[in-house]
Order: sequence, then C-alpha cells, then structure tokens
Amino acid sequence: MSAGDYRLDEQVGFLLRRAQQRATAVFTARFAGYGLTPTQFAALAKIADEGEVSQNRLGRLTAMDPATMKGVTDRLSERGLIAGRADQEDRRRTQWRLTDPGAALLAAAYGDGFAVTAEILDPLSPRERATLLRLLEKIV
Amino acid sequence: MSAGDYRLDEQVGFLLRRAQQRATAVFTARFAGYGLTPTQFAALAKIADEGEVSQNRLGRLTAMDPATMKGVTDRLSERGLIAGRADQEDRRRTQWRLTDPGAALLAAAYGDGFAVTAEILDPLSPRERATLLRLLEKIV
DNA sequence: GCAAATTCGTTCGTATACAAACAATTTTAG
DNA sequence: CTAAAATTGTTTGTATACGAACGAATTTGC
Repeated sequence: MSAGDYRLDEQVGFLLRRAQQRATAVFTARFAGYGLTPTQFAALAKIADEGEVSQNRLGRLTAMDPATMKGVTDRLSERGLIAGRADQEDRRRTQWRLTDPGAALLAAAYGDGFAVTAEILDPLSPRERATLLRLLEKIV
Repeated sequence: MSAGDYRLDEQVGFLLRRAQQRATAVFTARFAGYGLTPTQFAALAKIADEGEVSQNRLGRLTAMDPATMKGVTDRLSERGLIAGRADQEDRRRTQWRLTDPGAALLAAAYGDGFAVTAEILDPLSPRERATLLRLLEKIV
C-alpha cells in the first residue's frame, strides 16, 4: 500500500474517465452538424420513446440530476426542439414532448448515433463488445 | 436503423457516462475528508511520481487539456498542496512539485484510492476485473 | 383529516471538460 | 541565420455534473 504501488493508469476510475472522454470526442465529431451534445441527444431519444415525460422522470431515464436536467431542457426548448406544458393533474410537473423540428432532427441523427457506438467499439471483437457492455452494466 | 431500434441504455457511450458517474460518486464519498476531487488526486499522484513536472506535461499524464489543468493547478496551489516555479531553461514553462503538506495529504489518501477502486469493482470477479481494465484500455 | 414525509422543479456555487483564439517562447527547416 | 512551425500557458464561453438549500405541491401514515 505504499505510494509507489499506486498506479493511476491502472485504476478503473481513471480509465473510465479517459474512455468517456474518448466517447464524447467521437460523438462530438460525428454530431457536429446537428449541434447536439451527448446528453441532449439522450434526452431527445428518451422523450421520443416516452411520447411525453416529466422533467424529473426524464432526468432519471437519462441519468441526469434535476439541476443538470434543467439546463438541458432549457437549451433544447430554446432551440425549439422540445415543448413543455404544465401538468394539470400534478401542478409541480412540467411535461415535455418533441416538436416536429425536434422529431425531424432526431430521425436524421439516429444513424449517426449507431455510427458513434460502432466507432467507439471498433477496436474490439464482437465478443469483446458484448463483454464490455455486460461488465459496465454490472458496475453502474 | 429505425428510431425504435435505438436503445440508449445499450449504447456504450451512455454506459460509460453512467459508470463514470458511479465511480465519481464512490470517490467523492470516500474522499470527503480530504477535500480532493478525482482529478486533483490524479494530479497529486502524478506530480509525486514525477518529482517535478511542467503544467502541460502534467495535463497529458492525467488526461486533462491545458484549460482544465490550469483550474486544477490553481486550486491545488491556492490550498498550498503544490508549489510552482518558473523554468529558467524554457521560460514558457511552469514546473510543479508537491509541498510538504501536499505530500503528507497524498500519503494519507493513497489507501483510500485503492479502496475506491475496490468498491467500484466489487460486483465483478477477479477475472472480470482484469477483463474490464483490458477492454477499457483498448478503446481509450 | 391532517401533520409529516416525499416529490418536483429551481437556484446558487464549485469543478471538470473542451473549443477557440491569443501572446510569448522555443524549435525546426531551408 | 531566420522565417515558419510548434509548444506552453492563459482567457473566454458553453455545457455537463452535482451538493445544498429552497418553495410549492402531492402523497403517506396514523
């Protein structure tokens, strides 16, 4: 346990941070034309799945805390990609749905979403890809 | 390639983002007493390895771009954990080293660094742990 | 039915993360 | 030797990420 035994480059936290940096870089390059960040794309995809979804629930589905979710929905809303309405049954809630431009942008971007995944996993064999996803699922 | 086929929860980028959130949460809980973030701890550990290191090189060793590195060295320096000096041979450079308090804090924290790694990898078998590290290395 | 607990969304502050543009300095090439 | 290229570090702006504290609204527990 001495200092000399601690190798930063072998710690899983450090490797996860670097892997996510790489994933973000691949995404950013591929999505430059859409002006969408990974979290914004995730939010659009989940709203599409849900049809209509409250802000906090969207945060849970996309792994963003309420403070982060606020910023993302604000920016998507300002760009006119999503629209919110006050929920009459629960007046604390804001329900979000895709606008037509939002749905169109998302439809155009899906293919690049698959391409991002493919590019990140390119160094791995099909078997390794499945293993990586399985192990990541186990530690989250 | 239709919209319905895109499952966010199975995309490696999304899983990496969630895994890193978990890793950061484990680190933050374990390091609450030190007031160190994962990047700050990484910087201290690498400075310790190098003895003395320039700001940009430290950024490369810890996977931080120059703008991010600036913020980290500023905060560590303000806390008196590291000290910088102007390099006489290359006047663009700032060389950083640990102060005595910085070295003492780092020495006290190393054990918790190992504990963080152990806790993150706890759901995996020894064999799976090695596999995960190997696959992450391949995609970074 | 009502007080306590929980949930929803907001705001503030701090800390990565990185693109882009920049000045100062050093290195490289011809 | 010197002009071009590269490196070092800084600054600004945008976007996560999250702790903490908060008011408003809803649900729970007794």
